[in-house]
Amino acid sequence: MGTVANGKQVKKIKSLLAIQSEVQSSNRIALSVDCVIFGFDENKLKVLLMRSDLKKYQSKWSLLGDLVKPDEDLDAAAYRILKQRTGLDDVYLEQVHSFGKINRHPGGRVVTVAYCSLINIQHHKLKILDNELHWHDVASVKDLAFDHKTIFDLSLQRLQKRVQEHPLGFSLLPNKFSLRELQNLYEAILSIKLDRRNFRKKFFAMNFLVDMDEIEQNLPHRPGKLYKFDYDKYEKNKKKWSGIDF
Amino acid sequence: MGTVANGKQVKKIKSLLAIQSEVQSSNRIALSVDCVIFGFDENKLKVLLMRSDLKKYQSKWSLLGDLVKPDEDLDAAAYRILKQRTGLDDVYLEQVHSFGKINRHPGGRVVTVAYCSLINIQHHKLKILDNELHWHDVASVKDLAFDHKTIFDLSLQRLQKRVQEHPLGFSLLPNKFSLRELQNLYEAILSIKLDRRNFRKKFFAMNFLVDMDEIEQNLPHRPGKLYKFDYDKYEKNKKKWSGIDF
DNA sequence: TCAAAAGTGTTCGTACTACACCCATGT
DNA sequence: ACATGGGTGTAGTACGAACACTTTTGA
Repeated sequence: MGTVANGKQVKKIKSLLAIQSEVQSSNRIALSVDCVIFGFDENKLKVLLMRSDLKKYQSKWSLLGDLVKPDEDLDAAAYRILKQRTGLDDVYLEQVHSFGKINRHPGGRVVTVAYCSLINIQHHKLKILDNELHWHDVASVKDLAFDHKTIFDLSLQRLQKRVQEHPLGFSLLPNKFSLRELQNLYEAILSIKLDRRNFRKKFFAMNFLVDMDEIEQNLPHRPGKLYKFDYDKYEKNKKKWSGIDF
Repeated sequence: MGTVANGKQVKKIKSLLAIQSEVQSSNRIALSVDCVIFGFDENKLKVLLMRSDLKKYQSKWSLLGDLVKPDEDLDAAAYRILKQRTGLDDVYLEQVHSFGKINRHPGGRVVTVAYCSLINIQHHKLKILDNELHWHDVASVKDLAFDHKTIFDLSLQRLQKRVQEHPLGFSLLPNKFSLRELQNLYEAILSIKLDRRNFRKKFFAMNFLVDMDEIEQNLPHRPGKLYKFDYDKYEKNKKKWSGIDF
């Protein structure tokens, strides 16, 4: 095999070039990431919103988003946005869905990938407060910019489902938490009331809570015991088969 | 308000122009859709694959995909690809996940949105057979082109989960099916064995199966009764709250 | 001693599991 | 008659739902 390309190589190269030209053609689209960032405070589920970048164009609240750079991984873009906008790092982050309606963005065609993030508001105080960035009650969210309400609704719905099947919720709590806090969290996320005794039984039966031998402080009533979630134990023992049920 | 823009309007326009120029800048990325198309035949779960468009470049099997056009809805692109490649229409289609690793495509940066489709192989005979398009046993799928194996694995995993919680599976069966066929389907998708009696009890208890008063034909043994799934009834009666369990 | 929330058990009904026999059909 | 898979019932168990009283703490 010398320096002169043989027939097969030429075909390979031609094929590759064809693909490259197709990819590099005008067939390209602006791609963004939008983060739905949930927090939990005052026994309410919160979401982090800012004023739209198009503030003067439509002065509505919007999710935290930005365009994905051509040399940037999708997940990396989500992390970057979170970091840039909030100063936060090392948080739960998960892709939810991509939204690609043609006219969803007034600036032109932009397809966006939605990510859902869960943050412990106590531990992660916001470090950047541009664009009136702050926490909103989930219940009071109406009418966001662009199609962000749709994105938010789907993300919340997804969270409600996921939190029942996976131990995500703990990302929203301090490392050590009381069972009451845990129950308040579930009640806030799911918008339901749960029986306290059955809730406790449920979680103790799972056997993934570790008693920290500490109790709550500075309460005007009997303090509860504090627990942490044992992720290692969960990973080893989690259910594989849940059963057909719809 | 006359024809001369006032200060606010000028700001609005400037802001909009800034956004548009950002969107139209070099910050754009090729976007594709890849379809993982499942079928069910000979009591095996199948997936529809073709030879990679980069056949000469890497002669591997690949999912059915194409670039999304700048003026095309994401979902519409998925439908188009399905229709173009197979001639099929009117099938179950659902977005699964987006994949955005920088080097996932040899032709340059391409972010892809994966869709999962379920097809009744009997009713929908393939009309187009370019690129060696045909059905492969899911169990025998190895080593696809690009990152298609990753996409396929996630899609299968998602299908396994979804089929336990939602009545998707029926899209893979004829309109009228026997309980044996239904059980075979679940066993194939989930790669497990199920108890026949408990399986029947389960589905009858749901009360979403309608007895068609017909039986299977041309069998060398006692034929089973045929049923169809009552989607309307399901929509009215489906479970809302499944419970915390992980 | 009072207020407020923590902590704890039992009963009941439902739903899943495991398991074995008779029945209808075609050969 | 026989081979093949269709169709059914029961007993045991586990889990979730409903429900009320005693205990601890700080004020």
